[in-house]
Amino acid sequence: MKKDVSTEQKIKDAARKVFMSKGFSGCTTREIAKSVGINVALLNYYFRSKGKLFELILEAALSDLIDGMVEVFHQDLSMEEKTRLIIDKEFEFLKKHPEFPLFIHTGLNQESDTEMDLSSFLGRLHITGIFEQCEKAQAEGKMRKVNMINVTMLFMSNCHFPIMSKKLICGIYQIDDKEHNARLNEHHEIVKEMLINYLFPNTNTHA
Amino acid sequence: MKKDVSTEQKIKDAARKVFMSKGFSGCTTREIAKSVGINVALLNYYFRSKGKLFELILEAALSDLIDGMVEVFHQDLSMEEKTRLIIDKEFEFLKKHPEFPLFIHTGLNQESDTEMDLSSFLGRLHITGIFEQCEKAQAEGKMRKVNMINVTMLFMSNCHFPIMSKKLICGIYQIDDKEHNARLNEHHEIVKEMLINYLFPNTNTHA
DNA sequence: ATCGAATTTAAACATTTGTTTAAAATAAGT
DNA sequence: ACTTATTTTAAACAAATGTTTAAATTCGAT
Repeated sequence: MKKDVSTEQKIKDAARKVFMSKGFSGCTTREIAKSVGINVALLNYYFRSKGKLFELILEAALSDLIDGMVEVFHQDLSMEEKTRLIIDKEFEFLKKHPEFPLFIHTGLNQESDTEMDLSSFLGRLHITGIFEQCEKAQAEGKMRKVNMINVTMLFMSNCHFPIMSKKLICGIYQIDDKEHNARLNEHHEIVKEMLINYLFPNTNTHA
Repeated sequence: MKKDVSTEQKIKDAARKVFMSKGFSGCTTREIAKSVGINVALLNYYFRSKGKLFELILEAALSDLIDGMVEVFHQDLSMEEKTRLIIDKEFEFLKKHPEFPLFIHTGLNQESDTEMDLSSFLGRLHITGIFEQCEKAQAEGKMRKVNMINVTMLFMSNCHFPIMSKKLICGIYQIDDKEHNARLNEHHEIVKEMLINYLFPNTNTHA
């Protein structure tokens, strides 16, 4: 009944790769099937349709995103330490998966019929206790009083955007991959210092 | 020879709207044609193909992006004042055109055959003298010594990303448009203060 | 070995899609 | 008015696309 790597999983892997690089409407079911080495009909045998398969991949990607944050939030660290760690982890992950951010946002915007339900993710964040920890740090004056949503915006903007804007930046400034990577590494350090200094203005014992 | 509003322009306007909301491969030529109220063949009569039309729209959008920056850079203001102004202008523009950032980045990534040439934009930035002004301010110790590309990353990340991540943020935190708008307005102020404090650490006479 | 269910394939289906062709309608120049 | 070029349309084309059907193959259980 089970192969060493199930066909179902092989399809998911291939679909993830293709969807990530070309988007939902930018690729065909045959393209995915060919990259697995199987027939098109098998896609619809395991998953019901292209759209259903896409939804699955997108949900998994979003889940990975939340997992990354939850993993850090669960640890026994201060807010400042968690902030540092999450920035580092995110840059490390995104350098390996640069198509990730753009895929998520275009994916969420192309959900034609049924809006995807993301409500389950909030619960997973809540049980880490990060919201209480944040409020506590703010009440104690250790952290600037900024809404958690705004903290998320700050952190995501500065981690995700530089990755997804590679073509734009390289195009405008006429730089190659190597130079862009150097700028990215510098951005990593800049963002860490800037965000820490902004969110934790008292304890800024810089690096 | 000329109508009150030329058909060519009407097609461009419609194409811009459709491409922006659905992306290149997410829409059809017939959809664009119908939204103008004309025949499909007329699209290829004025523009040679769907791809050529898309390239035109994308280039125009990029041009608008650069124009916005150039307009500020040309003014007789200090680096700090220009930074403030550019952040304000960008937020104002993006609130009116929220699909803009995502369109540009997905657009640049779907350029299948010929990579789009963006080299002309660099010249338009150079002639404003912004690079020299930046170097001067940095040499005088008025501005933190950060590469201009990194400055661009900082500014763009914090202006563009919050707009394009609306669905993700609203989905995860289960908030509606109104609350998201409130968070966006707060982000606007946060970013201005944070970036100014970081880039101009001495003169931070906060607002 | 045989039966039956699960897996995989080849082929076909009905639409859709980008593009082209050839003719019709409109406008301009003389 | 007549001729010519420009603009617009209806129709057609060939290729692509998501999905389905029915048959073939594989595989475990009896």
